Order: sequence, then structure tokens, then C-alpha cells
Amino acid sequence: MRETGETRVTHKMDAAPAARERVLAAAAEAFMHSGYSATTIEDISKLVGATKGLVYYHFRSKFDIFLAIYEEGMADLRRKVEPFAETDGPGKDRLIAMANAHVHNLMTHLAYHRVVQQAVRGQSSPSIKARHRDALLALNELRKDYERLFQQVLADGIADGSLHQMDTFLASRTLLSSLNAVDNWYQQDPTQSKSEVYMLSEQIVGLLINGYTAK
Amino acid sequence: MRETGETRVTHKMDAAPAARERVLAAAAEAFMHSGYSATTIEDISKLVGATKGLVYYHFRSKFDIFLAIYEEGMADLRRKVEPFAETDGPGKDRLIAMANAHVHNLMTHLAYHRVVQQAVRGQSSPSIKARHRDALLALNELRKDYERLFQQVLADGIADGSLHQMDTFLASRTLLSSLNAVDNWYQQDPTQSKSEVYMLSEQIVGLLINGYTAK
DNA sequence: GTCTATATACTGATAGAC
DNA sequence: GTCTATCAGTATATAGAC
Repeated sequence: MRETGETRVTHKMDAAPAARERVLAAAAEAFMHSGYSATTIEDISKLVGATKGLVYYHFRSKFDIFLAIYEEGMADLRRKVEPFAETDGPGKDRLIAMANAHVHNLMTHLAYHRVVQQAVRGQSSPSIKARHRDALLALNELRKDYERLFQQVLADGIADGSLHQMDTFLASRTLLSSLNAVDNWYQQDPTQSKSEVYMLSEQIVGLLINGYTAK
Repeated sequence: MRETGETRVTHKMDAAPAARERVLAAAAEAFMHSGYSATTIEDISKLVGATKGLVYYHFRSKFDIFLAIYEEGMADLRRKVEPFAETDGPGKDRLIAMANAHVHNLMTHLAYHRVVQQAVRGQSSPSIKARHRDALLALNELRKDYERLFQQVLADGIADGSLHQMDTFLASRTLLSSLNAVDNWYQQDPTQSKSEVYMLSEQIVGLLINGYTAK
């Protein structure tokens, strides 16, 4: 998928992150606040505390920064959610665990998540370059793969009777877009403890999976 | 709210819409496909079949076009949904009727709806002008008013026992953002009949309100 | 009312100094 | 590796012809 032959050392976890990672984090923050188009390379470099030269040393183009953020965000999300799809137990329980992992990842990696969401929209820009278009289509495949995890667990839950009969394609679409929609209104709060984040996530997932109607 | 003293003749409904309305519709379409920032005035004027001069004759700035679309879209949505909040009957039934009206409006006015959604995001742009910021805050109040319709009906439903006990603020947030999230994946299809649109809307609302778990 | 021409400013990206 | 300087392209908005 990557045409460059660069060797990427992931998860280096130094005390001072490499410049490349600082650029990525700053760009995610900037894209989150202002959107991709409205964010300038200068915005990003200012956030890093450097100049444009630094940014262009580490990335070929603004779009490449976007791609890197998307890939990293999506890979992390999948890493966190997939294990719950593969456990044993009723489909309902697995679905709830997946949904909680999804929302929790969203809340704790809000910037990265919002960038991924931006890619889902604005793919049909008329003036988009052919090369960019292909890259977005490839990312869309990653998203579809992720969606299939939910479709499968929904089907399992219907089969074992823990979920009611429904169209699993429509249901996965509706559920996932609902989970993602949390990023529209959730705001990170530094005073919020880890357990508070978990509790909020469980409340939201409870409403989404069990609905609003009285039993 | 509007500082200009212009007299706006709304709903003129001529066979040939006024140029101003054609610009608005074209802009909504362009904003939907490419986003606000990536859309140029030239894109809009080309869609109308005219030049930039026309656009700037009817609107002072690109941002003013955005505001006009938001206001019109939000007013129309409220006009369609509010009546269902004010009927008699159990909260659950009213909530379902409101949700259906919301999703149906979204599906049939997709371009306008996506523009409204864009405003909900990207409000915290750092380089935003003070005047624009105030206008966005005013629009946000319209959105909050609309959200209160749902909060009230949720509270009614809890009181009459048709909905289960829950935090109505969190629930209205979760429900509304889920309803709005439909615009991320729904694609208008000219071959789809009116009744098919209604049926799809009811399926989605059913999943959102009743949940996915077996009864 | 609508178009043409243009002023003014900004942005992505490059080249080369250090 | 990072910065400075700058180019080339594009965008908003205006002024004035028709």
C-alpha cells in the first residue's frame, strides 16, 4: 500500500517524540479544529513550534500527512476492537464490548478520530487529484473491513437469539455511524478521570444498543 | 439577528427560481460535495451557469451564503418536526414520529442538511473572524432550541412510562447525533420512490429507538 | 442584474543556506 | 535536520463596463 521504501520505526516511545510524530499530532489537532482544507501547513508548523521546512522534510505533501493520520488512527482502532469480536459468548455481549472499545478509543484519541471521519465525508470532491482519489478509496476499504467485524457479530447475535432479527448491513451502518457521531459533541476534559470516561462510554453504548423504549 | 435591512421574499415558488435561490441551492450542493473551505465562489457560479459577479451581487461574502443555507435548512427542519412534539399521546410515539420526520427531512434535503452539520463541527477554527464567530454562536442557539424539543419529549416519555429512565440531556445528544449521522452514508437515489424513502427511514428509526437487542 | 478585469492576499511546495 | 526566501498558482472580493 505504501509505495515509498522508507523503513518506519513505529512505537519508539522516546521521552521526546521524533519530529515526524510531533508533526502528525499537531496536524491531527489542527485538522480537528479547522478541517483539512482550512488548515495550512503554516498552522501545523506553528503548532509544532517550527517552520514549514520541517513539515516538508518529513512529508511530501499536506495530503500525505492526512493519509498517515488516517492509517495510524484506523490501525489503532482496529487493534483495540477486533479482540472483542473474536471472543466466545453471545453476539450481544461481544457487540456491546466492541461498541464500548470503539467509543472509548474515540474519546481518548479524539483528534485522530475526527480526521478519520473527515475522510469518510468529502470523498467526492470534483477537483480531487487522481492519485488522492485512489488513496481515499484504499482507506475506504480499511473502513469497510472494520465494518464487517460488526456485521459478523450482528449476524452471530441474531443466530444465537441475543439480538433481534434485522438487516445486518443496515444495522452495522446505523450502529457504527451512531458510535462515530459521538465525536460531534464529545469534548475532552482533562479533569475527567479514566473511570468517568469509561462510565460515560457505557451510558452511551447502553442507549445505542438497548434503545430508549421501556422494556 | 440579521443586520441588513433587506426585505426577503421567501417562498416565491416561481417556475424559474430567483437567482438568489439558485445560488443558494448550488452552494449547498457544492458545500456538500467539497466542504465549505474547499468550495470556491467560482465552483458555485459555474454550477449556477453564471460568473462570480452574480454571486457577489446577491451575497456579500462566501460566509453569508453559508449562513443563509444554515438558517433555511434549520427553519425547514424545525417546521417539519415541531408539530409532532406538540401532539398528544405517549412520549415514545411522539419521539418516534419526530425521529422519522427528522430522518425523512435529512434524506430529502441532504445538501442543506450536510451544510448544517458542517457548522456544528469546525466552530473552533483559530483563524476565525470575530464577526463569523458570533454568527456561528447564534446558529448554535437555534440548534440547542431544536434539541430541547427532544429533551422535553424524552422527559414526557419517562414520566408516562413509555420510555425507560435515563439522563435526558445525554439521551437527546446521543439520539440526535445518531439521527444526523445518517447523512454520512445515505446517498440519494432518483429511482427510489417516496414510499421506499419512508420505509428506509422507519427501519433506521426503529433500530435507533428500540435498539438491537432481543426483547 | 450580470459580466469582465483586476487588486490583494494567501497557500502549497521548492531550492538552497546553515 | 531545520530554517529562510521565494515561486507559482489560486482565492476572495471589488470596480466598473454593458
